[in-house]
Amino acid sequence: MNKNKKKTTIYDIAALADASPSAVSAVLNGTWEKRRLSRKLAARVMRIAEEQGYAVNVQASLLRREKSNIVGMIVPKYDNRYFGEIAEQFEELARARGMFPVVTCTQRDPDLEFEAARELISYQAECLISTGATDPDRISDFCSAAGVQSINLDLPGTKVPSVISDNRAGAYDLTMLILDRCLQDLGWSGSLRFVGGRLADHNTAARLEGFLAAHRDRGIEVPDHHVLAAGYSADSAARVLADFRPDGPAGIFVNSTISLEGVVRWHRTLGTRAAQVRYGCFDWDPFGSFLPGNVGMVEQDVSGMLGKAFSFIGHPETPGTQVLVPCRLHRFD
Amino acid sequence: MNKNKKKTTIYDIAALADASPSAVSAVLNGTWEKRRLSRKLAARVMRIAEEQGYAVNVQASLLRREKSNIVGMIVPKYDNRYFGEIAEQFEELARARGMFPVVTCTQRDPDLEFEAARELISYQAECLISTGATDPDRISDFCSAAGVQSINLDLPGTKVPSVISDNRAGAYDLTMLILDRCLQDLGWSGSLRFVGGRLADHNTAARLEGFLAAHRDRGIEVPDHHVLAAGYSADSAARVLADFRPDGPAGIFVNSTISLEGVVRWHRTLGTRAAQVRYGCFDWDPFGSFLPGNVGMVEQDVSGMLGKAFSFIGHPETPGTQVLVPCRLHRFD
DNA sequence: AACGTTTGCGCAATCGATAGAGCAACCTGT
DNA sequence: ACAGGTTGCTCTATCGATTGCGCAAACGTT
Repeated sequence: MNKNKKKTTIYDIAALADASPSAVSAVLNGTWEKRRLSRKLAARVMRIAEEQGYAVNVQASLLRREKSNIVGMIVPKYDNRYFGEIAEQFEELARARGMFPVVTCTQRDPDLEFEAARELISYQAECLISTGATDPDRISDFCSAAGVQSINLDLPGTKVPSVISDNRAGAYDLTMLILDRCLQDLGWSGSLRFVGGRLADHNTAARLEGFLAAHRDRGIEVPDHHVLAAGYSADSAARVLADFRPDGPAGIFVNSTISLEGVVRWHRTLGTRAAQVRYGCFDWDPFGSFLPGNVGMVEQDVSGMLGKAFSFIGHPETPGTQVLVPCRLHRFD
Repeated sequence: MNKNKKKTTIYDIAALADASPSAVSAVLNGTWEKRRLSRKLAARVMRIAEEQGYAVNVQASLLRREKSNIVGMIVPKYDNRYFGEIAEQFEELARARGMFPVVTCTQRDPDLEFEAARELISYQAECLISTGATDPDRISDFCSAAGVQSINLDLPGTKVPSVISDNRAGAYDLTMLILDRCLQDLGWSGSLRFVGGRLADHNTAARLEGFLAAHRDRGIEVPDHHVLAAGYSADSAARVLADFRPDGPAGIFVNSTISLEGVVRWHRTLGTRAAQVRYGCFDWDPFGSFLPGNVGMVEQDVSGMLGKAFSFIGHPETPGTQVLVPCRLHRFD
């Protein structure tokens, strides 16, 4: 209770319990029955450990052991529901499997991503899940050099298994929904605008594919200037729309909740013209359904993706495997 | 590059570099100049380490060292901006100070909180920041028994320093804003309703105090049935409002963004009567400003709080210290 | 040439927990 | 009473990195 400087070790407890350190170790890690220690000794040791506020030194324990049970995850940001949910569920799933989850946030900075991966490996993580990494292959290379399994989530790599949303299908469905609602609510049919993201990103590219395919299937041509993927930030979304003042019906496909902020900001500046605009967003936020003009959002299946990812742990798959997890479309109004 | 099973250790590198393990260790942890190793040896070792994809074994390193530089944090959830920002900034600040941040999410479960604290201590965390812990004192007790510093964030405890928002002042200001807007927009003055949270919680209690004080200063009496703190969830907020169908002006103080969801849901069911309702929310969300009827939100000063918390690290303060950090009021429209 | 100093590096103990191997004491059956 | 088995525990090497100490070679000085 009253140790002030050093922490209690099994040696301290051994002295107090009049037993050997190895006995204490066996009691405290639960192998004492296997090692045929008496229930009496075990009880005594456990009582003393409790009294002394003992906590095992994982450093020492892991050094000796073979398995660490640590699973690492890197996420870019905690600033939206999607990554927040990923982190939270990751921890839950890991614990449920008796593993120790360590999540670290890398601010979308490629170097920080790499450093974080190295740190997690230094901590003997047995598996590393890279979420939304800007350069997943660099991380997988390092992991495989260190003999650590790695898995990509949300963004695909080429070297290790990747679990990602079916962005194309989700975008296709969302585009169809917006087109439908434009027709239904506004009696109008025409090419939507695609706002937000970067075309170089895999996810944006896949979503644009779905967007274009839906238009094609409806026999609508998409003019080049309707693809406005100049970045993810709210500001850049607001900027690309700034001089678009529709004098008739219009529809917008928004590529992320961050961009959605910018779109809604723009939308509010339209005054009465706003009623002639319909939009939908790829990504989900609980406040989305309250935004006027928003006809639907695509929610990525976080549990589904993580479940898949966890199923890979300990079962190395063929390098390039790509698992697509379907999204869920929320329709509003 | 091609180790398949075991990880490279300083012994492997020592063999390859024709040097001793201690030399390799010194080179790789940067103390080689202090130990007067030649630049040539250092370069050779570093090259080989690079080639082999070496990553230090933190377990072994920390076991031998005195300081771990690990700072732990427990947060209840990642499901809103507030905790997400806390986690993110915590990591940033820790890294900026050369520490290794480990954040873990405890689902508002008191037992999980305690287990997580024990785990972090097992990992030799030098300091533990408990955010929004349901039972902070239990954690501080365990930490002090283990000789680990602990600090409370967001919710105060009695045993260790606590850094919390000035909930009372923030709520006072927000209440004043809503009252003002009711008068200004609706020409109405009267008692607002307080929706969401639990009165037993410190934060809710402090906010209710501010809420009541503002009414008192305006000479408005608050009837008991206007305090509707039946929980944080969106559903419970919607439920307590379900049979409130205002036939005149009304104002609502919402106690969290989670409750806000319920309030907005209710608000939309009002149809044309909705125009007669004004509300404001303690807590911030970027979509808040787009919600019709929302006159303002209180943003807690995450950087300020974390800055304070970090300033305590390594400088044990008088046990009960409570630091109040002012909030920022966002006004909409 | 003899001696002190600097340079460059290795030896070996150590951190705390774990696990294989081993050793007394006790029990059981004959 | 003694072989063979069981019970209950301890001894000791080990995991990988760190660090105080020490030692030999090279260098400088007079």
